[in-house]
Amino acid sequence: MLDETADRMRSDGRRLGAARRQVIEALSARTAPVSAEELAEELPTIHVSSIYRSLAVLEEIGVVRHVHLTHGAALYELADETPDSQYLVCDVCGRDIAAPAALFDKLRQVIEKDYGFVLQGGHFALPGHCIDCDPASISRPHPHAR
Amino acid sequence: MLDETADRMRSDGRRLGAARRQVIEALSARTAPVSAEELAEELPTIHVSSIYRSLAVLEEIGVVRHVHLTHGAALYELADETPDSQYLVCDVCGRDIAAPAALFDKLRQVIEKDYGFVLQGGHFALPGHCIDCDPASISRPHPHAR
DNA sequence: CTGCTTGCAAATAGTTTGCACGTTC
DNA sequence: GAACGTGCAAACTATTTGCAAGCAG
Repeated sequence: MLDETADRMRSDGRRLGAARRQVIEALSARTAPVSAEELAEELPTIHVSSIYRSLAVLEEIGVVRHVHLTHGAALYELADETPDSQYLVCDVCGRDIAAPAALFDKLRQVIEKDYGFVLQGGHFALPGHCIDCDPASISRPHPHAR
Repeated sequence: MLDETADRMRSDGRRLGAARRQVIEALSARTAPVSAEELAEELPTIHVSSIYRSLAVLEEIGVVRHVHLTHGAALYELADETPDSQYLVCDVCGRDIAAPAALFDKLRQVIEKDYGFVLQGGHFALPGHCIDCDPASISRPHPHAR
């Protein structure tokens, strides 16, 4: 993973410095997406701006992708993790579910046919609530409403 | 519209100051959602922080809602406008389409049945691209990818 | 040893908050 | 006139950028 990526980058005129290497390693160890801030805490010798820059190039070459689960920070993960998933996030309890993108295939076809628009799902979580969570119990405007 | 809202607020222990009134009027005159910043430019005597505060209370009482079309500023509209629409935004040309939420009814049923999750669509635009727009032509990481 | 990478500080965008003053009811 | 609303300045969160020094190839 690290090695292939390293080669990819070199043949692209790029180098593999400490920040990029450690970011890849940290992401490899994760099962759930992480924010840049969390990565920075986990990698105290790497400056957060370098984390952002590393994530940016890794995303550019397709090794990393990011998703937005809430209004807060973007969350990053290796692109090969949870391939083609669409997150659902509960406004009430905050739980997130990674649903297979295939669920949306029919909808995509309809939208493509009726609107001439090709959905590119997965990037933003879809808000909603668990059946057992009472949406009326949202005290302050819930995170997704901000 | 203004009057009913005013009554709603008074019976709620709230008052109708200049900011709230002008924000409602400005939104009434719009057909498309606006950012707080744009409202502030349109209402030079109202401070942008008051615009945010006004929008917040109006949203709390259900008069206003906001959507996220891009990674940038949130956009606000009267809650009764474009009822139950789901925006689609093209990553390439930026065009947005307001699709009827009913399009998603089937998907909602499936997700509710299979995942015990009730979709609450419409709040975030769905990214994708127009059939005629070439997604490969996105030079920099497109706005929705940030 | 060339120039891509990184650290640091500062800038940015969008939004929120504390406080004192103004206005509504 | 008491309490809520508003203006202003400052804080804040998430992220980006300029610059000089560091390190990879």
